[in-house]
Amino acid sequence: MVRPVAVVGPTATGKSELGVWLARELGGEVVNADAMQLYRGMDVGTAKLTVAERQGVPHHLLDVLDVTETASVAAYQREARQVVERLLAAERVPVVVGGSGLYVSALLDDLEFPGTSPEIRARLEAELATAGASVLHARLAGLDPAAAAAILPGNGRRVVRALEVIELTGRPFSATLPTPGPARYGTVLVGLDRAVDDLDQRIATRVDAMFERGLVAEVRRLEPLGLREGRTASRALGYQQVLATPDDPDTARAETVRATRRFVRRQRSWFRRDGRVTWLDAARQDLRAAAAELAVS
RNA sequence: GGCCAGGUAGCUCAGUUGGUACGAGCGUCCGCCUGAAAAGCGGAAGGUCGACGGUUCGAUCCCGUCCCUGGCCA
Repeated sequence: MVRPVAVVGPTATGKSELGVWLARELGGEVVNADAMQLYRGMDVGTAKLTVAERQGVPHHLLDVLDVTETASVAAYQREARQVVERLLAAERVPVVVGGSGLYVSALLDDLEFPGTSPEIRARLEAELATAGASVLHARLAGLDPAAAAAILPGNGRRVVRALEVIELTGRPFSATLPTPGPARYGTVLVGLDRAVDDLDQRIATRVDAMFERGLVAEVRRLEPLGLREGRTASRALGYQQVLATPDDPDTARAETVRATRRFVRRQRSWFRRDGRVTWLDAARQDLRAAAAELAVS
């Protein structure tokens, strides 16, 4: 009986490398759960493993979007579940690797995304731009008090989405995440983390390396393909900063380090509350063995 | 050595014409998160206002001395 293992946790802890090792060890394949590694051509800045580093292990849901396409959790959920189910049917261990908490949750929890409508969305977003978030929030309070109570008035993005769902489905918007039950497919969740100073150091080193390996050139290559206009791709750490100050790599690099640390904090607070995760210090010597043991336990 | 500018939150800096520092941005810590999630949103902590002395009912703000930093001159 094969079951998946998910390697989660903050960025720059070493999830990808561990994922490859686990896949080889367990006879599995990697399923990406990282929103930005979905993009074709975004390699250096997303710290995507090179083909050589993948050591022959098949990686799924990597390089599946153009930078102009908007990433979507719902689409990810459909595709990732398909991949996982196909692997399970073939008795291959799905090794889910990634730091996008909502994506992992969409794959492993019972989240249902109620659809979307570009027209409604566009209209609400236009309204958000002119009227402001609090006006929309007030309307939400009338239509769906529970959602309004859960969504802070300043959070225009979520208010818009809530109103979109209500208009589209005629039903209230679930504004709170379900408390995680047993993970789908019996997935084992392994969390990787490191001491704050250690991780800060790794982030600084890694960002430096990205710039040395040509992150700026990568952005220049992607720009004519529409990176700047890409709704999600243009926001990726590193890319966002280079786009902001194309002629000032030093500033872009410093900003990227800063933003990455902020991101790590959000990732920690996301995964921290998931009681299913067994945490491992990525710096421990027997990390691989410990992870493998969890995976087969 | 002389002249000038400056020493206020961890950092960069506002500000107070003498009466409990409205401080801001960044950083730090904490929380939220259902079709943009490497996104989006919220909360908290943190200052003997360079040191000492003087004037004053009262000084971060006035006066003096000293220390430190930067610049200019010698």
